[in-house]
Amino acid sequence: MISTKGRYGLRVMLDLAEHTDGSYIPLKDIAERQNISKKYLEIIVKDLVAGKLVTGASGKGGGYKLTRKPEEYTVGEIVELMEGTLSPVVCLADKNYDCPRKEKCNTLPLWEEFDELVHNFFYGKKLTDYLEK
Amino acid sequence: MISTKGRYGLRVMLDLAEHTDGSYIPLKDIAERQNISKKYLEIIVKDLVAGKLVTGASGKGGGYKLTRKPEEYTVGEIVELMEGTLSPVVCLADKNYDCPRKEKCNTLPLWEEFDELVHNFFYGKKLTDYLEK
DNA sequence: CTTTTCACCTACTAAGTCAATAGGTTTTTA
DNA sequence: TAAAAACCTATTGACTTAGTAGGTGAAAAG
Repeated sequence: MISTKGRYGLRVMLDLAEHTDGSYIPLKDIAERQNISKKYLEIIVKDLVAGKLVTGASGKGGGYKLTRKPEEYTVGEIVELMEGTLSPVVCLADKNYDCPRKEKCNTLPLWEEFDELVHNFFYGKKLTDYLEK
Repeated sequence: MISTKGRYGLRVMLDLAEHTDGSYIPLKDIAERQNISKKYLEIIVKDLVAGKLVTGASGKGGGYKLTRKPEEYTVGEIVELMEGTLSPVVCLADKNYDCPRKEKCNTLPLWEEFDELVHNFFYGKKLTDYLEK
């Protein structure tokens, strides 16, 4: 289940993409347009900055802007960053987890196939596919 | 993320399918074979009974058995029953939830398409596709 | 008719996650 | 030097997850 972080993160990116004019967009504006508390968005945007999807600028005239052109983002990288993983099960999400059943687990192929499906779906979608018409 | 309930539920169904000979299979046997606590499996199996995927019989010689032939189950119905829903977001999972953004939400089509993809994937898989070779 | 074997039932819990809120400090520009 | 913004740390209440504990009731075998 995609959490609010993933959904809000995507909406923030879309908002930035729709209002991209070279300048920095204050979080206050995004919060008002999207009807999400500015305080909560701070957490979201912090992750987006950490993942280098956006850059922030402090001080008057500051705010956030995309680090790349809008059409160069996939939905997958945004959602994966916000959710931590796109994997459906722990054994695939955590690279360090060494499942004792992995050799004889007959459901593993199911989760692997699903994992790939999900990954391909989201990485196949561009951010700009969901801009306001 | 698929929880242990979904994953264990599927393993229980597979175990029952592999040991189907008309008789009832005691939970103790399944718990030992699958290396899952019998106590926890009771919760899982309770849901499977409620969903009429298996039937239980008390007393000596009792246990659980599939209500249909193994090849008549899809992975989708099992996982959906155990997880409560297969939907990726609240606005699609809860039929009663009337999202105020639904008319103008530009990410809704994304979640709808993903929802359908997930549903079709799991309902397209038969339980018998994952039996022990 | 009593013992054994099993399902079935209610309750509890410790740890973790989710969705925020609160209250600051620092940075930058006008 | 004032305003506007990001940036930072901490806290919280509700909920979910992944179980455990301890019992009652049903059915069959001896």
